[in-house]
Amino acid sequence: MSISTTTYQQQAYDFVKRQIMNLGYRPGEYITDSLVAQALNISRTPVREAFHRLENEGLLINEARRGWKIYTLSLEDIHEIFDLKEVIEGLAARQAAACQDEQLRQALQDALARMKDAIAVGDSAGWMRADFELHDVLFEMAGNVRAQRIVQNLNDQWHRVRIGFLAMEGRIDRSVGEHEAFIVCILNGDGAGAERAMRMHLNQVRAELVRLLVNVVLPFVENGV
Amino acid sequence: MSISTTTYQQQAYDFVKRQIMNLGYRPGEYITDSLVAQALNISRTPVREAFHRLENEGLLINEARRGWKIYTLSLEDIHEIFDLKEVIEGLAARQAAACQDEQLRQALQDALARMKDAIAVGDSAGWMRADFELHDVLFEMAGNVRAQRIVQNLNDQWHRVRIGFLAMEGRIDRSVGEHEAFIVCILNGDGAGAERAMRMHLNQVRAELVRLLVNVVLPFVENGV
DNA sequence: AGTCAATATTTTGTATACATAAAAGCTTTT
DNA sequence: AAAAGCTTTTATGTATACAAAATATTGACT
Repeated sequence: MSISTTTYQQQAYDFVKRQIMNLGYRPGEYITDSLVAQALNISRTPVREAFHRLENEGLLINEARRGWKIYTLSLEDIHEIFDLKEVIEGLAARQAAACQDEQLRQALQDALARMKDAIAVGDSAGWMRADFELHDVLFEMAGNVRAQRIVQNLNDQWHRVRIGFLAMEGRIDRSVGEHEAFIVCILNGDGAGAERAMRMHLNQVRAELVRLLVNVVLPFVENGV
Repeated sequence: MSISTTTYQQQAYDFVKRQIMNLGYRPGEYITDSLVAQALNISRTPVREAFHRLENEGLLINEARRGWKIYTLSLEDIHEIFDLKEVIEGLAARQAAACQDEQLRQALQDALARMKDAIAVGDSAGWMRADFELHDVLFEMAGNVRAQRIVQNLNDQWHRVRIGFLAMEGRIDRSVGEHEAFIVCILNGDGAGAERAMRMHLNQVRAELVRLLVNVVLPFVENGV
């Protein structure tokens, strides 16, 4: 068995996580280690190790002696997630405003510029890439790896609905102003303003997301997504 | 092989976590799945599954093809942890103030009373139990299970120094007032006040903890705890 | 004695084997 | 035809086996 740069355990983890996030595995569905192992042409052992990690991240649920279930998100979960995002990303924005690293400050501006460019040409995939990078840079400026990991995990949890969310009429266009608001504060060293702007931005996202779920998505499924 | 109520995987997880938290396994030390398996009289498979969970929680680090290392906490880690605790527990306190459940409100008061009783008789173990319960009730009132899980994990990470911390001259006595402050706000339905009091409390804890680490603990170890 | 090379040992990562429990399928009975 | 009981199958949880890589140990040589 060849030892590659990444372990099979890691490959299984990435694969299953991706499947969950892209709805390849649907909420409420049961998956088995044997099937995943078969799909990846590996044994059950590394797959099971990956399952246990994903359970710890809240993407899978292990029902004793029954199997592994894809977690189903409720509306309350969305509120929990955004309550936490609001305070944690607010903190990160405030901390980022204290960052003096010129390279990172430049990278933040660059990411914003790329977001605007992507919108100008209607490239939503490019916009999403820029958005990811912008948030990465922000957390690096804040210098808080735990906050980054936690928010990453929270985002993984609602990623399923993100695609549909971004497709909402005008959502991306509106978001530019919100992003610009906290970025300006960060670059001006205005921590309190950055925190406030970030929280407003996330509340905007939450409000529109909840509207989408309540009106469009949830009516067509049983208990959640 | 008898199937007990808890799986061997869970037993291994609990065991290793406990060892790390109580310094049975020291920061920086390497542990092997075989040794843990031997100690628990089980095979390596469930132990490895537990290791992967603990890595995800930040208590273990897997160094590729080298082994599993007990994470070493730095002073920056302590600040990261308390930055996050401050905003997340602040949020929880604010949300708890909106709770109307009379049973939970009573349970909160009871826990505070038990804390005071424990202090009166100098029972520090009893105080710690009451403290745990108080925070459990608070999160239940807040109704935010993700926040509870995250804070639980953050607390697990610095638990190693908690014992020494509580032994600090007068720390427990001072903490009563701090606890009482946010509890009164919560019971009065004053969310903003509860959040403020909680953050002040945690900043107090952080300040004293950092003082302890900088002056007493860190001078005697290499890079962290 | 000290250094380097070669061998032995340990440990990690993965595969396979197996027992038990749950689920599915098949009789048999009413 | 529906229900109850038995059998077969599947899947989970764990143990064991094995190959590759890293570490430790031995021994030769200077």
